[in-house]
Amino acid sequence: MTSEVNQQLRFAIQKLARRIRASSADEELSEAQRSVLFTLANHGTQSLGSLSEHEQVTPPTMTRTVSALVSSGYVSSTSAEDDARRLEIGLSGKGEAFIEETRRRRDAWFTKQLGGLSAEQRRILELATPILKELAES
Amino acid sequence: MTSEVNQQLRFAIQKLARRIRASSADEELSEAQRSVLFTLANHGTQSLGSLSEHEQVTPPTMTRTVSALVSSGYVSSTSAEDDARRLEIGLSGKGEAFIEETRRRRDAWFTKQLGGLSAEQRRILELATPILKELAES
DNA sequence: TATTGTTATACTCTATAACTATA
DNA sequence: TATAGTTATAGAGTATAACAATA
Repeated sequence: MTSEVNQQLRFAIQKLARRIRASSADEELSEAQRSVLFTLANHGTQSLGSLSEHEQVTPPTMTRTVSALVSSGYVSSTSAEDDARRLEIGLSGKGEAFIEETRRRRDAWFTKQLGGLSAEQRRILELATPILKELAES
Repeated sequence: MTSEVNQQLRFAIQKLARRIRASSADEELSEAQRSVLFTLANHGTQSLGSLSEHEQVTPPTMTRTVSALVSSGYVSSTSAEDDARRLEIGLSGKGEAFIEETRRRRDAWFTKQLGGLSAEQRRILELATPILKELAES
């Protein structure tokens, strides 16, 4: 693969990712708050320390982010039964609804974009999908 | 294209974009500062107002971001000859070197990732590249 | 008067240090 | 003593309002 294609592929991926993100823009939650909701959706209920590691922020920062999400009703936070120091933080029904709505919007935007392609172009993207997945995960 | 492929392609693109970004991580400049440097590299010397529109921040914010970049030597800022109100903000040699270095790092990371693929997989990505570009720009 | 950019001020997000509660 | 999380405090980045300089 030529260096030219390498660059164009990179640029296209970066720009596309920005546009996907923008397609579900939302004034209600901060980026950090949204990110926590996605982490809870993808990795399940967990402690504050675990969340702060995953999000690569310090525990005090995660305390604030989670407090805001509890106040606005997107997550629940309860002490663990076996260890009163530990919090168990999970999505509430409102949090789950938010995740679904965000995914729905991104899906809708992306589907619309794909609709502008030919059948042949879509076929190539289907072939490329597992390869891009491999690149992203290796 | 099935909804399943749509989602997988979206996820792969978002994750890959995050990894490309992380591959050129840098402690020296803030995200806002880096973004301004890329805008100047891609769209050339321009006024502060033009920059603030492009970056979608307010002029006072851009004043601060640009001041920091001038202090650290990444950009130059001079009054326009035909209108003393307007600033002409452009990359300095150091700014250009930063852009080149960042691109080089991302390129190197991406090339390494591509190296793990088969010739057939790379061929498919070559075919997919202009299609992804079209998706990103339509 | 209108436009371009800056200064004053306040709010949000983040971190480090010191603390409380529990194990 | 060690661990999980919080509170106190400070620094960075951002916005709105008011301002200065130029057109």
